[in-house]
Amino acid sequence: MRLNVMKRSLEHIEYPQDTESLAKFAKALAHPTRIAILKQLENQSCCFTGDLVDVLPLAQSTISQHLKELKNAGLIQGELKPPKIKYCINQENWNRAKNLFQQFFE
Amino acid sequence: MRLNVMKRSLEHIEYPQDTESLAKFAKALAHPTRIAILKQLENQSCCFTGDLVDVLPLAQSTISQHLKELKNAGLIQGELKPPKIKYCINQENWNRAKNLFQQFFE
DNA sequence: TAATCATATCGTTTATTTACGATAAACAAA
DNA sequence: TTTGTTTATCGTAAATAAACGATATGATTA
Repeated sequence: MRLNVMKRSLEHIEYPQDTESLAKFAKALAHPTRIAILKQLENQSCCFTGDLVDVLPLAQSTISQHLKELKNAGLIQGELKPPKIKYCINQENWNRAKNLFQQFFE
Repeated sequence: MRLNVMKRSLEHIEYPQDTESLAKFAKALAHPTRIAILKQLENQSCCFTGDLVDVLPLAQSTISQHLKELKNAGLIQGELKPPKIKYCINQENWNRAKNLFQQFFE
C-alpha cells in the first residue's frame, strides 16, 4: 500500500504574458557561464564559438549547449561564416528583455 | 589544442563577483511564480504568505518554498506578525539587483 | 573524392528544481 | 492546558539542467 501517492498537476499554470517572458529571459541569464558569454558579446559585439571555448574552462559541447539556450531564449543569433559561426546579440529581443527588467524593477 | 581533454571539474568555476551576483538574482527570477510573488509585493508593498496561497493555484508548501528561495536570494524579507509572517521587498538588495541588471543591459 | 576544421547533437550521468502531502513548530486565544 | 491558525520543513517523485566524451554535420580545401 502506497501512502504517499503524489498528485501533480501536469498542465502548467498560465501566468500573464509579461510574467512568462520575464521569467524566460531570467532563466536564460540564470547561469554565470551564460552571463559571461553575453558580456563577451556585448564587449566585442560578436564572436565565434571557438573564441569562447578558448576563454572558458568548459568542454566545447557544454559551451555549445549554453549557446543553444541563449539562442532559444532569443538573446543571441548565429550567422554562418563557414566553417565558423559568428554569434551576436539579437538586438530586438535584447531590448525587449531590457525593457521587461527595467519595467519590473520600476 | 583546446581544453576538451577536461574531466568534469567538481569544484565550480570562479567568475567575477558581478557575474555571479547577477546570475544568482536571475535565478531567483527564473520562475513565473516567483515573478508573480514579487509583483504582488511591489503592488501592495507587503503581504502575508496566506494572501499568496489564496491567489496562486499552488500548494501552501510550494509557495513557502518559493518564498524561501526569494529570501535566500535576498530579494525579500519576512517580519513576524504572529501568527502570520509579513513579507516585504528587501529594498537594499532589490536596488542592487536593479543596478546589476541595468548595468548589464547597459 | 577525401581530409580537415568548426560546431552541433547524441547519449549518459549527476545535481538541482519543482511540486505535493504530511507533519512540525510557533504563537494566540479559549 | 488544549485548540486553532499560520507557516515552515520533511520526505519523496518527477522533471529539468549541467556537464562530459563521442560522434555527426556542413562547408572548404587538397
